[in-house]
Amino acid sequence: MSRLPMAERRDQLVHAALAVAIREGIDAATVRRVAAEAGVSLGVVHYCFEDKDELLREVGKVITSQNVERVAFDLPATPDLRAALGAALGGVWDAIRENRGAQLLSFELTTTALRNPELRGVATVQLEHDTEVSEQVLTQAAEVAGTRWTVPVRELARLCVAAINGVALAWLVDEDDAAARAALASFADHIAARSVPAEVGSRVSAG
Amino acid sequence: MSRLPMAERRDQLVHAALAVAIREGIDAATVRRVAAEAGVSLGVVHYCFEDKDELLREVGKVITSQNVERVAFDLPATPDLRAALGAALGGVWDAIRENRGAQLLSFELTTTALRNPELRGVATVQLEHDTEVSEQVLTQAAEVAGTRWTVPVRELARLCVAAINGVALAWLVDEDDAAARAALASFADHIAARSVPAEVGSRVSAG
DNA sequence: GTCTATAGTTGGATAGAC
DNA sequence: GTCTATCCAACTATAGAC
Repeated sequence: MSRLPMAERRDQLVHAALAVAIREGIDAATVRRVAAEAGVSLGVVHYCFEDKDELLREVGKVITSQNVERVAFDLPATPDLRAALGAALGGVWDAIRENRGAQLLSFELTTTALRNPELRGVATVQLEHDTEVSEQVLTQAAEVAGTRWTVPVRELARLCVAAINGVALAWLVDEDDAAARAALASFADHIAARSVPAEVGSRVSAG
Repeated sequence: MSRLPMAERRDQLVHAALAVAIREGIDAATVRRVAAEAGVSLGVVHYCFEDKDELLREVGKVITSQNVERVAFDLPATPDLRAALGAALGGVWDAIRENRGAQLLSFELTTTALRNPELRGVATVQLEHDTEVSEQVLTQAAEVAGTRWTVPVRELARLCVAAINGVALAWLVDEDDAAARAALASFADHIAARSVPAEVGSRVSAG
């Protein structure tokens, strides 16, 4: 249609690819279907992207950043650490629940990336990003609650990511929302138990 | 080649499909590649299976039953529940570690099944099977340790499955074995904490 | 920058000889 | 039961007109 600058055209195509992939799976996101979704011809996609893998790499970036944005840092400023974690995980869960296709696509992208060297980075970046965000949330929650973690925050962040992914995968299969929430709440307890009240004074004041 | 009865031929083809899929991913397991792997011609596969989906359904069954067999119930007969769970998870983890391709294929099968109504059952059965086995192991461990679970075993089994899947997915991406083991050990603590000594007397003997 | 047309592969499925 | 030959659909990618 209209003549757009390359950057905008790429953005449009990436979002078209994302829409198709969320709706019908990553295998359905062919160059042809993406072109059709965006309302452009096949040649345009090949003009804007080196090849299909480059397009998928961009889709991976968008999915990853959306995962991060969804957490939205609406962490309640409560001194009750368990409540704060529960609320944070609840927020994450609501986002997953309302974006089933995106969550499934996220897993599809990971497995695809693990088989395709050209896409390997997509899986790595996604995991790293998720872990990083979890770490920030955990750190922030501890600060607000006046506690400190008894094991490295990084390890706890990994636990959170694994728990969320594991619960999400099961939920995609059995659609048991109540069980998913219960599982996340249980994991939240586990994480919260790895904290103790922070020493509010200086390090040498204990006695 | 030789003229095999249908059942054996099917078995041979399913295992050929499994080999290809483990090695190169589910998308590589085309009817043609499977036929080549088994050393038969294209027509034979179509003669033995209704269509590709039926072949993949059989692959799903085999993968699922292998997951179960791998646990092997080598649960140590120790009264230390935490140690028993740690050993069980350790065993599961060794199996996953030594079968990276199979673990990845397991996830690929799940996502594929979630997009394809013809394969939907593969995902359901796999999750159900895993949960069932976890439940049996947890029950058995509690018996040996002389404890009882304070929450429904079914819920704990779901936690185990989610934890294992989440940890396995992360490991497939970052290959950090030590972190994976640490995460599983942490989750084992969490599960073990959901137990209390069983009342050895009758139900009415409590004071 | 966008389009049509087409080359070149690959895949699922079937027909029919043996 | 097994094979070869073939059909047809869909895909990635490119060439070249506009």
